[in-house]
Amino acid sequence: MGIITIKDIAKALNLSTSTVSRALRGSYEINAETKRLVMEYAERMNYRPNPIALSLKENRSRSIGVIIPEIANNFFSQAINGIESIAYNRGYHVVISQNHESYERELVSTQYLAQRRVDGLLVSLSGESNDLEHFKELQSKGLPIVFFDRVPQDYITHKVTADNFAGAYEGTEHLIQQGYRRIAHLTSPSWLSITYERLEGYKKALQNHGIPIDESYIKYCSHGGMIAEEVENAVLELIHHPNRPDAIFSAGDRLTTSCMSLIRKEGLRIPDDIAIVGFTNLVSAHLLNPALSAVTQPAYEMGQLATEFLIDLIERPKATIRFESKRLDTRLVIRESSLKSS
Amino acid sequence: MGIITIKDIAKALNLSTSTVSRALRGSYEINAETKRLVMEYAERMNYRPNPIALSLKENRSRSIGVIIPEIANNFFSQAINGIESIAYNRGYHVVISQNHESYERELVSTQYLAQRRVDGLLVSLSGESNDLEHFKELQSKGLPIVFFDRVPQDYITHKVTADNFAGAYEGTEHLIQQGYRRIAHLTSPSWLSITYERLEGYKKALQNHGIPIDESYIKYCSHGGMIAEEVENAVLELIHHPNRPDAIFSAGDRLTTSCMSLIRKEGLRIPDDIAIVGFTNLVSAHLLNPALSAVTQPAYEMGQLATEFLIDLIERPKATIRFESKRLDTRLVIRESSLKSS
DNA sequence: TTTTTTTATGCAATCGTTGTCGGTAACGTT
DNA sequence: AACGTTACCGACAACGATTGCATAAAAAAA
Repeated sequence: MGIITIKDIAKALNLSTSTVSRALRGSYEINAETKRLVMEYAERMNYRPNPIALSLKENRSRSIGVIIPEIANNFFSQAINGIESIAYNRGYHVVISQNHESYERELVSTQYLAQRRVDGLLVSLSGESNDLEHFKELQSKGLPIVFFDRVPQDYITHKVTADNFAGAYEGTEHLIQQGYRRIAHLTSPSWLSITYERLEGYKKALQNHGIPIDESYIKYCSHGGMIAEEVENAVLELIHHPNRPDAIFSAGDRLTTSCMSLIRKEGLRIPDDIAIVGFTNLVSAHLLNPALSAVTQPAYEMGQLATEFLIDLIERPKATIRFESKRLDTRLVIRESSLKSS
Repeated sequence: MGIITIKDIAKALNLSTSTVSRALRGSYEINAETKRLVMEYAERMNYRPNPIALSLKENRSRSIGVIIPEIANNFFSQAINGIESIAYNRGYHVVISQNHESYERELVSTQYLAQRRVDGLLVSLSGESNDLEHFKELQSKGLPIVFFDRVPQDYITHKVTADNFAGAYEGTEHLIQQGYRRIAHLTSPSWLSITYERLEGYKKALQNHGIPIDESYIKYCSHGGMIAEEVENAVLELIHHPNRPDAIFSAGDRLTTSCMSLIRKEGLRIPDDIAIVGFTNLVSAHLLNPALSAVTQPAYEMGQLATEFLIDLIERPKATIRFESKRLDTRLVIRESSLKSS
């Protein structure tokens, strides 16, 4: 006997579907005995309400969509765990959709999730997104959206980020304090919030220590390291720079690992020839050769917080809300890759 | 001006919904002029059929569910990319669900995906699953299931795995050839197929080289490394073994990285005190300290193949099928962690 | 002109569930 | 005896889309 519906129960018990429906949700206007009968039968037949029918009827799905650039990235996979931890507790399912830093795929995923009537969206922008119309339109139609990590500037909603400025400042200052002076910055596409904020932190640290900013030390990788060639070119340009940097402050898992690979491939030593601090959540940072100094984000907590924001938005749509932009502290873990060999 | 339905189009154009529906799918019995009108209007209003209504009507969703233990694992995230590459090309969406090695969560995810009418399931078993009734029942109701990586033995369907036996044999033999004799094996829960097959490969290699098998060298971690304590205990037992192993052949990303951490934390050197070969797809294996020798699986291809099997099953349900068990070759990459310092 | 055929369209049922409305029976109240 | 309450339950429509069947109008054949 395949999947059982409310209709089957009604037929079997000689009741109407409405009665069965009400009995199942314990409505007060159903006789206790009838309720018992229905409940028992439903239990016995392992009845489960059809979520698709409910979605159609109620125009919602009790699930939230997550739109991120890449699953295979420690920051995002940790964030997903945070998201799920809250979502499941509050009765929501989580649908994950990665776009590999492609605007086109971000667009398609967004449409798809909206069509499947997710009740809300958690978004970290792709490396190619500067147009946000697709989000704006959905939001204006009443779909709650919360951004995290890579957030748009001119967009009114809840946002959850790490304190990228402070994190970058701290990472850069650490390099300066170690005695490095020619510090390069390898980073994500220039139009992303994380890029800008980290860049500002980096610059401010240099400034405050009287080190001039050399624009040729700043390299953007417009696909966040997804395109190997791009990172390779950027790193090689730094390595073969007429005034080779003695340290690199790099952003992102992929960027940082690629950068390390290339430096080693070119026969240079870390940190002796070039030191590295990564803005990354790599779990194996301490196992790398050399152990990687890293500014890490509280990814799990960011996911949790963003999800709480989102679910509040979903469940109290009328509440007059002051949208918040939460900024969580990063943490600098110093390891070998940034130590001055004296 | 929210989301537009077929009804809105019908009303606007003074037609019936049936006509609109047929016009949109280009039915031959609709007047060319009417068709044009409908198409144009739909285009202009950016009409998209409601997938939920379709799912309800057709009892399918044009999506496939993926049930895996952990997203934050290089093997699985690579496999997901392979899965998506095929699925999207063939018009299916992919819904990912991780269970963190918990049987309970695997069960819930499975039920959820089935209720949401995924057209098929791609499964890699959780570390806790030995009961497979939930899969069997769904399959008997006509839901196609294809297993990959961690496959059940007594289950008739397509299966896609790496050649775990050969991979483990090769990895172990490599250690032997390097001169290691006291080779331990740190592995996943004993009842998983991958565990058994790799264990057999490991044993066979030892046997063929006349090395006795010491059961106390074989450590199972029943949660695949997800519970730190468990791995810690296992590795410590090996390290403090009266006859300490001089090499460890370890399975899985988490297991391998934890193992390396612990060895180092205990003040031992790799490979001088203990050599390591990991059965893992860690992308940063070459960056570790020391660079990790690894048996890697063709994760992307495994995902692709499994998906092709599944979609064939979905789209040709009646075809008398001989279920296949495909076994793909692994690849041993030798790096520093397993080299004998002579 | 009448009959048949073709063409183009609408009606109604269906998927599973719930909300609205309405109905019946039993009982209490005057 | 007449009416109002209350408790319980069912019919129907709706959500959005598809589809078998019916049918009107137009075209073709008689």
